[in-house]
Amino acid sequence: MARAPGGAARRRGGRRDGSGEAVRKGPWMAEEDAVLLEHVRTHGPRDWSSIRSKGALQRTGKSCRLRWVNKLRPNLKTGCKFSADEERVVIELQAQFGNKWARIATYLPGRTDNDVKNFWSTRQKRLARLLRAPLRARPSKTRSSNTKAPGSSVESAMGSCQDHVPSVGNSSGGQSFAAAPPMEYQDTARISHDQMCPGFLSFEPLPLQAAAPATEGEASSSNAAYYQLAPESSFYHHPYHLLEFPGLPERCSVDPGFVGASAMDDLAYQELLPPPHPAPMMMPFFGMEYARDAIKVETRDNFFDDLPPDVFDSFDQVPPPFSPSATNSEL
DNA sequence: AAAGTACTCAACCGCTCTGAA
DNA sequence: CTTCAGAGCGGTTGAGTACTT
Repeated sequence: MARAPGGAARRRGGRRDGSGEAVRKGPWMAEEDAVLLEHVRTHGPRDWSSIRSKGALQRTGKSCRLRWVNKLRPNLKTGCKFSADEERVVIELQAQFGNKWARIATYLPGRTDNDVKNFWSTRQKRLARLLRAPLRARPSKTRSSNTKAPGSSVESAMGSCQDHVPSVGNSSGGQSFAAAPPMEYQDTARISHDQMCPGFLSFEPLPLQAAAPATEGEASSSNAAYYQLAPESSFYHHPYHLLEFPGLPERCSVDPGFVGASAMDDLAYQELLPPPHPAPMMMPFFGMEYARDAIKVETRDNFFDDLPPDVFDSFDQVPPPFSPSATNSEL
């Protein structure tokens, strides 16, 4: 989005560091981007601090790196909303890794940690608001269309949720899924409302072991938190369908200025590009078929498709403070 | 059409990590 | 082993835009 140049700079003001040199802040100008790109072209995506020390830019190394990573790097899906697939990947990986946005981003070609972070933040805000919003009416569980009925976003969200999300089943007796699951969701189904509902806002990681590192770099790094399948892991026991990443969502386009450009031949660029074959994504909640069906409708209204419908059921069940009268009939 | 609200995204800050000296 | 600078990461902020009422 276009922002007034210098807006943030005015907002926060420039700063002088110990050297007395003024440090420019705020939105980047095209000329600055050009300088930064030139630096990367000649030096690679490193030595960020030298950019300023050489007087090329009055930006901190951190700022330069951030600009490169978030905006100038090739193959970024700038201005492209998260696809249904991407949303699910984020949700699942966040459950596994926590707020390790950089790590999660490695599974999403073209996405930066900032993208993922912003996406998640927006999602959390929306969910938080949903929890505060009173629910007056509930859509029929047999709702057959995804038509957005005029009404609260809550209702529409619930409706779409009912449409696509395999029911996790209630805790009273292991449940089948509304949509035929590609596997047995035993572990997932064991999650009670008590576990699921309070946690769905924060998405506390489930006790699952992640599958594999996203990149060779991670696997080979010294601290290599190489996630291995624990024998007790549900992943280990169940043949989860693997969601193959589409290269790029159809509606996304890669900046033509970068694709095929000589810059792509630069090892310095390649170094930062996502792995050519991202690790297959485990989708505990969503099987392949479900995920693909969901792709057909890539609206933000389907945002809540990711949540088990019982989560929304519980909204109705949340008793008012000090009121023991709430029914547990569905529990 | 105006006002209010929600959403998106760029960019900053502070902290931690890492590797070199 | 310690120190230090650079790099990287996660949290947060706030402006601009889109949407709703």
